[in-house]
Amino acid sequence: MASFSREYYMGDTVDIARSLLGKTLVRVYNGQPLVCRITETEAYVGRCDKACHAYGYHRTARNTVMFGPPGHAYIYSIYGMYHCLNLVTEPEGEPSAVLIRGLEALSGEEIIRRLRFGDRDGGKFNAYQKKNFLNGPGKLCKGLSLTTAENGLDLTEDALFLCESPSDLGLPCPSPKREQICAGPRVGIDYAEEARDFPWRFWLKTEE
DNA sequence: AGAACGATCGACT
DNA sequence: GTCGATCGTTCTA
Repeated sequence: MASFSREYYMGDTVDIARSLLGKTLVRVYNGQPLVCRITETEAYVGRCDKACHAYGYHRTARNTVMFGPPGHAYIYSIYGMYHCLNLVTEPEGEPSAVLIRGLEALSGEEIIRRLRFGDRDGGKFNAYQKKNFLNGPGKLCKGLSLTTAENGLDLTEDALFLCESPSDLGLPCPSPKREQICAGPRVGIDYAEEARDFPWRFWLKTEE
C-alpha cells in the first residue's frame, strides 16, 4: 500500500512535522480524491509543550483523539467558524500531533476551489483567491471539507491518508522546485510562555 | 449556568 | 498594519 503506515506516525513529533513537508495528503470527498502537497506544519507535544491542547496530559472531550493510537486525524473547531487538521503522532499515551498549516492542490483542484470559495463567479479563480487558497489551517480544512465530523479518522484507511508522492497514486509527479526547509516559532500561541519560542513551525521556502 | 477565550480569517484603514 | 465575526470548548462556581 502506498499510504503511510501506523509506524510512520509513531515517531518523534518534531521530526515528523519537518519530514512531512513536500509529502502528499489525500482526502477522498464523495468518492473524489483531492490530492495536495504539504507546505507548512507545526508540532505540538503534550508532554512538555504549553501550547498543546494536551499539555501535561490534560485530557478533555475535545482532545481525546490525541490520547489514542497514532495515525488518526485530530480535527477541532476554532473561533466559532473554522477547523484545524492535525495528525496524531507518538506512541499511544503520549498525546501529540502535527498541525497542517499549508497545502498546494495537485489534483481535484476544481472541487477544492468550489468547497473553498463556493460557486459564485462560476468558479472563477482570481489572483487574490489564488494567493489565499490553502495557505492556512482553517482555509485548507474548508477546501477539503474537513470538520469535526471527520475527527478521529484513521489515516491508514481510505478516506484521508498521506503518501510519499503523487506518483504513488498513479498521478504525474510535479517537477521539483528549488526549495529549502525553514523553521521558526509557531503562530498564535503567545500565551504559551517558554513554549512560545520553540522553533516547531516548518515550511517550504520557494526560491523563484 | 455563565463567563472567557481561542493552534483563524477576511475586511478594512 | 488593525479589528470584528462568531460559537464550541473549557473553566469556574
